[in-house]
Amino acid sequence: MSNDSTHIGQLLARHEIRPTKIRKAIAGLLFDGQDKHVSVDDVIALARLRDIKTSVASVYNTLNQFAAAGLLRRVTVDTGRAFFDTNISDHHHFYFEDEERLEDIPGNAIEISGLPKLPKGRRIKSVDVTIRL
Amino acid sequence: MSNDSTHIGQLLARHEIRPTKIRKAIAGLLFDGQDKHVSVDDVIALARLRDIKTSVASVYNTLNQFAAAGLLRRVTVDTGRAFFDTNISDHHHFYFEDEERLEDIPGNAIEISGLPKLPKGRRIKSVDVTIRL
DNA sequence: ATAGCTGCAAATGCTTTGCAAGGCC
DNA sequence: GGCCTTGCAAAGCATTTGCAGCTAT
Repeated sequence: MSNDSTHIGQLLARHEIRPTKIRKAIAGLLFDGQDKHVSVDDVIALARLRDIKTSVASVYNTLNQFAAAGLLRRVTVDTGRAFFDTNISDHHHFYFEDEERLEDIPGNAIEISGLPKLPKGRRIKSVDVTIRL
Repeated sequence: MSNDSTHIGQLLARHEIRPTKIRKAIAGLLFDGQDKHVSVDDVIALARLRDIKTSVASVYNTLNQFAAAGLLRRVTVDTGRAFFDTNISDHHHFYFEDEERLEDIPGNAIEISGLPKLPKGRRIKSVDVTIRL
């Protein structure tokens, strides 16, 4: 059994991200065992709640790095703001337009069949399904 | 058989949009029988090619009105820029990330099954599938 | 005359970038 | 010491808004 900070350290190490203070702090906010969909502002607010001093730029830097490293998944539902999903397994989303909020679609409920032939020399990077409500 | 401008006039009328000069001009650019995925800049460029004098604000206004009226479908694949699809029938998209370009997935190739139960009191506004390449 | 439309410029919101100061091995 | 990181402020984009002048009825 490992405690939180060990767990976070290993997580960053596994993805070859240097475990700096801010990165560990933000990773600690995000990877607490609960799946989350956060915007940059959400992270700033969370950080403030826990008295983590940081800056807008650093939050952007960190989230972008985490996403590039595959630790977070960037979810695009709207121009204007980006969401980051702490659940990186293959799954899809409900998007509540009036609340500008994402929610995972439970389990592997959705099946997609009849994927078309791809244009030559292309391969699928991802299949994103968003159900707008 | 109706000529182009009649056709455009009827299209706007059917969607209860006042057929002003600019709106007819932009509708003429978009609804020429070819399905298109355009950004605001694309429309401005198209307009310039045909010597249609207009402004950024009017293009935004017009595209937003068309989308609100159901004449265009707004497609979100990326934060940063919006695309408008002239094909409003039920269909899905390939997104070529390196070219920032959309393409319709032919026919009704894709089938989605196992749609999950919706949260209480909600109904589906749309189901958007994007295959990123 | 009146109501609505257009287009300029300014404002807004999110995100990125430049860079100086600071922290860590 | 040297390299990476941090955070401030400024810059960068896409989009929206305020508003004065124009247009068409």
